Amino acid sequence: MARSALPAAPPAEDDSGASLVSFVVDSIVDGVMRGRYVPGQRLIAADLAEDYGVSRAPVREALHMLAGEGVVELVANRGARIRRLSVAELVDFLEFTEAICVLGVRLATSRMGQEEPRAEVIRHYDAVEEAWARRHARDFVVALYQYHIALNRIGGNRFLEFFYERPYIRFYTLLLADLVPGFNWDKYIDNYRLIHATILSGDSHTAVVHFASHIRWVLSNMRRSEAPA
Amino acid sequence: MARSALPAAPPAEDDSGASLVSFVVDSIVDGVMRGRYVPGQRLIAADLAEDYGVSRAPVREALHMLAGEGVVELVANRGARIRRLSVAELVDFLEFTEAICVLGVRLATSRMGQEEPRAEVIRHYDAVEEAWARRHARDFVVALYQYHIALNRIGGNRFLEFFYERPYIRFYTLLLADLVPGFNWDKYIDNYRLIHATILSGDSHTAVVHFASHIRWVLSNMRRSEAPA
DNA sequence: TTCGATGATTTTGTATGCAGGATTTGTGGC
DNA sequence: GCCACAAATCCTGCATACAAAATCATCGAA
Repeated sequence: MARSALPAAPPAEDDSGASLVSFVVDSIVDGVMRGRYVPGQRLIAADLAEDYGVSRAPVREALHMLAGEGVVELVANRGARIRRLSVAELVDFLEFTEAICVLGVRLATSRMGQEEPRAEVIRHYDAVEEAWARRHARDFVVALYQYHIALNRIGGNRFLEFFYERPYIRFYTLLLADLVPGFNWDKYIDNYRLIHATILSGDSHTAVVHFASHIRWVLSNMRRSEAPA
Repeated sequence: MARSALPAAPPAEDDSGASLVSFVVDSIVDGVMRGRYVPGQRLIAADLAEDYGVSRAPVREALHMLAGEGVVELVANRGARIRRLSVAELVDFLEFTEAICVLGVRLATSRMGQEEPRAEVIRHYDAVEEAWARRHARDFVVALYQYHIALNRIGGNRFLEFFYERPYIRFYTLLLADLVPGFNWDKYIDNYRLIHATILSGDSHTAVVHFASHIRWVLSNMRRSEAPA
């Protein structure tokens, strides 16, 4: 599958109102998402400051914010690097998100009787299929992420929505995409077709069962691939 | 129930190795936990800097880290305040943590055959009963929090452990304690006695059912108390 | 009195300087 | 050639300076 890697956005001209810190945070997150910054990569404040045309102060504040988010790890007197996760940690993360997404799936499914939520879910799912048709791994994972975002928003639990949109969730989700090279993606999308259909049917219980079953299948594949690596 | 409110720790003398940023972060989190800083309270960088005997730079970095954690909210050109959550948001949060803790309960219960995990769970539960006996709301909630921390650690999912120890989880959990004044705490502890016994029995499924049932009871009480407020 | 304008004060946001701990580079011994 | 060690460099962490924005206080008019 293909992979995009564009340069980050320009240093911004006159977006007064937004602070430099948030600009730098967004830029770094964007860089991570685009693969410009990879896990374990060291982030040198002075370099970032020059790259983004700001001083080191807002860069340091941005790095601390991202450290709070869990995207960056800070070591005393050794600065910042993009957080690196082992396969084992990603397995744990996936097991964790299963619990989260199950809640989202359950809440959203119970609202499929209403017109607008239903249309929104369908719209987001179409984007998943579209990315799948293009065989673009990153876009596919991002579209699936957006699909779950939509489910969570529709579900109506604000904390769930807040949590799932945090950068480190996006980041870890993306890392999952780069994992398990020989993965059976055909079965993956088939699972989601079933899940999506069940969600639309409004049957919360079955939707959760299908979703949990899918995650368990992914987990078993990841655990298998863990041993050789 | 009683409530503690001690001043924060002294500005530290020679704890070289730990950065001032982490000192300030810990101090603020500690202040939140002790009730020195309350939700909505404005945090003025210069004041904090003076209080803790440091300059504004590490304070600002600490505030950004806490903003990333979700303990503090930053508004452009208006600085930082302790994040304030509505009852509705706390309801959502509790519904969310149910999903998380269910995972922890399930994983930990399946390890109750082993000696050390079992002893640790019992030890942490004893602390819960001890705080209950003292009728100290905050200590009680903190002990319950520590109990769940132990369950999560024993469960073996590192991400779950990592997540549940984040300051904002501690913070929101504490906010729950201040909620619902006329709460039926007797039923609350009774529920936990049952949950704890079931966890020790090693029956994952029943433990999860009891725990979920407890949370649903809490949620229904919170939702009821929501209307008048 | 109440409202709004205006200036003083506070506070934030950013840049910069510098000491000290890492890291790298260079050098000599084995 | 390879490792130990020392010097040079780099980088971080913290303090400080200053401009711009927000807040507050004062005052005058409706």
